[in-house]
Amino acid sequence: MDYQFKSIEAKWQNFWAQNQTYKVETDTTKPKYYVLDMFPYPSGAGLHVGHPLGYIASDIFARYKRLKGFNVLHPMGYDSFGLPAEQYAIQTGQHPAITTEANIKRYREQLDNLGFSFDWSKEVRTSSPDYYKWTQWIFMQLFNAWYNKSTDKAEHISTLIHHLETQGTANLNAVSDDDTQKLLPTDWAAFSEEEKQAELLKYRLTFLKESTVNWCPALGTVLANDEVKDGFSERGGHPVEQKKMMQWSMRITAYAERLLQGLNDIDWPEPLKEMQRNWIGKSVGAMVKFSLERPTSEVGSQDSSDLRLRTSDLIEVFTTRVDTIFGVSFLVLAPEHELVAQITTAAQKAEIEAYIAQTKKKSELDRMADTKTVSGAFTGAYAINPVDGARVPIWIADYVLAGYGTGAVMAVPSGDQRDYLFAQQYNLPIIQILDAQQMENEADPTKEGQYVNSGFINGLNYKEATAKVIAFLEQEGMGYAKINYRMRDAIFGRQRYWGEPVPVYFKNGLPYLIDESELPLMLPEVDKYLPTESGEPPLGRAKDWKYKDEYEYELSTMPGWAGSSWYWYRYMDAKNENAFADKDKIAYWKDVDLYIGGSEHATGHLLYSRFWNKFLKDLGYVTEEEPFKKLINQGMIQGRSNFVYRTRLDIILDLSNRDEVDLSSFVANNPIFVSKNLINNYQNYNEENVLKRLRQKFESAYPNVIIAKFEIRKGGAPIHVDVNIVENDILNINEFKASRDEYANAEFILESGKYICGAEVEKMSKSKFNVVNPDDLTERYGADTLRMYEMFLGPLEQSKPWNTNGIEGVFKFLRKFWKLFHDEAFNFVVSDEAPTKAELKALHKIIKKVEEDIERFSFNTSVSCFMIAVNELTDLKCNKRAILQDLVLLLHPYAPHVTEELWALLGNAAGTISYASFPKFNPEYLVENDFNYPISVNGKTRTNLSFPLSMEAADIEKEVLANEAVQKYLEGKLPKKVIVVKGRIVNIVV
RNA sequence: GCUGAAGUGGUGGAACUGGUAGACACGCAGGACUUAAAAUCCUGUUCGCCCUAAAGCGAGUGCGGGUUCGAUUCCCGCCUUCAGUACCA
Repeated sequence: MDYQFKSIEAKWQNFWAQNQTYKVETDTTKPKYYVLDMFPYPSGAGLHVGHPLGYIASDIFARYKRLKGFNVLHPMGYDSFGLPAEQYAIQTGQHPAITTEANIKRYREQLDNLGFSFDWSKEVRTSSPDYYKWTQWIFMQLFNAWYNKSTDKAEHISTLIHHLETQGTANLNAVSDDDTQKLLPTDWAAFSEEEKQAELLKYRLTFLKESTVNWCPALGTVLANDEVKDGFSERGGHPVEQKKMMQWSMRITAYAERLLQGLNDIDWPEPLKEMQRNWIGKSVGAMVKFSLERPTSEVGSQDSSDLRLRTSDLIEVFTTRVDTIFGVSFLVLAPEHELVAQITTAAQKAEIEAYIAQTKKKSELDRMADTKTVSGAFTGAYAINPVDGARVPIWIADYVLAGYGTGAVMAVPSGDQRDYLFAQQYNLPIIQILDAQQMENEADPTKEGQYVNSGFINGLNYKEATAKVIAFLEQEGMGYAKINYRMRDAIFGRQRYWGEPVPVYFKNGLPYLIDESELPLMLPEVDKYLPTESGEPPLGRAKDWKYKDEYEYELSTMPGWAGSSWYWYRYMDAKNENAFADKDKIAYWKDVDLYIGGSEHATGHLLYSRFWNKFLKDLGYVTEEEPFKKLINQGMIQGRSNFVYRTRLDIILDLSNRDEVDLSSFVANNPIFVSKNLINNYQNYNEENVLKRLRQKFESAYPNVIIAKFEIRKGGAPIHVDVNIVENDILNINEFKASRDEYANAEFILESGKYICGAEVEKMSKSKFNVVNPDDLTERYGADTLRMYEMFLGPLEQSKPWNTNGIEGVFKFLRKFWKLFHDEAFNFVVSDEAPTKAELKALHKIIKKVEEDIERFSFNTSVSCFMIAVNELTDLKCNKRAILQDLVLLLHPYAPHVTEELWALLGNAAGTISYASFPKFNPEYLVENDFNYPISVNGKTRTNLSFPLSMEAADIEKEVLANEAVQKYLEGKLPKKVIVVKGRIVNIVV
């Protein structure tokens, strides 16, 4: 039989499922290898061809590692909490669990169709209560923990309580909110239980805090920073505004430095690490205090608000260039800064208030779009520069952000471009501070040269000056060296239904954890998936949903990233009811050796996961500091759209009888499409025939009408056409006509008898008719072909447009491969004869190549080499078991079904190929005696000459120069120099 | 603006430490088989020039320079595309 992919694939998919071929257990006799895919959100649309790209690559690698003797954990599951199912629930009233279940079923079918070697016994779903029980449990551990900077790790809250009892806040070095109290042990002891809880909340790693959040009114929920793009929600594109709310947060900032340092030890793509570094945004600098000048002379004449000023009032600024402090010519506060109202003088009050009002009106978008101009207002107040006592005016401006640093900056116009623009605009001094500074047209942030106009650092260089200024500030108590991070604590609440309930209840306004024995806290039933009338989240609708029938539960749910921040541990022990995973299993599987997924998760999932992992390690639950040792981003698969070009008839009728004719509907019902290359000129093709046909049709419909003009308009407007009825850019005209009623009578102006479509690369989406579904392709070519074709398309990490054009080539390859084992009549025939040298060479060439390629994740090149090997063996008419059996093993990771079938036909026990061993490469078979040297003259290859590899360079040179063909290129001249690289090349310089 | 990645035939791409640019496919053209089509097989296919053909000549990896006997690969400057980020003090 010819290659019957359908029956073969169905047979083996069934076999694997029946026999649980890929089920894996801890096995200390074998080295472990953990291959993980980023698990999908099961959306209603199902998989398109872009999704499986990473899964295919990881499956190839997992199968390869099995053949290499590793115990491979290769699981799959679903990130099944999320917005789309909830939106659907709001629209239809259908419970999101039902939608999710149906979508998962569809995903599972599609995944099964591709022949992945997942261990489905370890499937996880973040929305299932026996999973989210442990998400809630981890939340509780975070609530019961604080970050001790002295030990540089998270500790149980009891060690903090002990510290407060014995020492108060003395010697306490903790990550906390800003408003913690300084306490003596006696103060702590005197606290009521509630006061203690309120204070502890400021230290807990998950805590409740009033925060400015990204509120999306259309979605009725809060979004994380990475869920907001340009002021709009990433999902749905609804406007997002800033709003203050009580929110659960995660103190990820405690881990900022470890998250940054950890990047040095993991094998991730550099761009991705760079994104995380930028996101963490470490800046090394100093805090500097500027005291406020007491408004002495003005006091009497001002209103009472000015009297609130105290000399003890300070403005703190953060700077990364403390060395430039002598160049400060003004301070700038964010308009939202709390001191603004206090320090503004009566004379400036109106101007300041007008400016604040104006900034509030500016939307986030406007502020971002306009980075070239600056604006601000003077408060009328002055501060004192701590290094030289200079009087510095205080301004407000919206280029200073309230949320970063202290919300105040010291402006050094000579070194900072925004300060420079601001100084120019408002006529403030621009002071040169380094002799190397070039600042005629713009600020010069150089660190070169020696300081000038800079008091006690004049003449010093950058390094010396920085150290000296910091030392001076510390001595004066006016500043200190400090490291700042851009990253903020992560908001951890969503005003949504379809997520994990937070295991917290409230007593007298304070949050408490529910009892661990009550986990999981089940998601309650609600009548509608919308906020309540009073604006509470959907959980507020749950009837009689109270802790111990008494206390209010937390009504917000966890964000999408909660469940995905630890799921790789659950795969190790998916069914465990007593722990999120058994300790021994965690000790065996440790971490993910290879993680494949998209780079869009750079600052979301991949950062939060590293954070939770570090936390779990601090508390001793897991063993590794970093969860994902090696990570690969598969490139995005873009869509490739096809276009047809529509033109129309121009008909002009004789005036007398135009009323009887419905011209516009005739034109609409007879659309005309022009092949791509004829749009501008379609004469001499079949225009005349088309025209004739249409004219006949028109005349038979309206026999008495006199036509003045009847012609096809030049040009054509592009219209998206479904790529599934286009092959190699040639339109299937019959399918096109059948696709829509209005196209039923379509006419085509063809080139060479074909309709050629235009093409363009765009996002893959339904509206562009360019979605290609893997099911259609497996139906037509089989999963093995699709797997290999997706790899053949190009390097895994590169983004590329999907184009089905080349799939035939891969399909042909598999048929050719199949034929190696069969005679002309498709009888299975292999010979037990000893292989020839040429056959062994072809085999070992591919063994070497495939191994090297897989190890460096270059799957596209190994597909090419399989083709070469099969072409060679076909030419050699090789059907020897000794060669073909190894070839079957080599190909198995790529095309598991056909290789299982052939493995069995070769007489091996069914299903054993997955755990066979990868063929051993023997370099002896590739040893050559001769090498065909390319002979180049002045770097241009002119001819080839074969010499023994053992031949010495000097002898080669002699022979080459004596050669007739070479002599011709020398044109009688003497060679200046002859380069002979043994086994590579000969180059003659004339 | 900043950060990162990438520019190679009609198309996807290959060339791993500087050593025969265009492997392997797709497409296209021609041919064989066939009543015909499909399938399959064979030949050609970077571009330009010359030519009946054989052969030959020249150019060529985004652009302009450089290093080298030799550069798709290394260095300098520029252009374009894609992704991330955005007043971060």
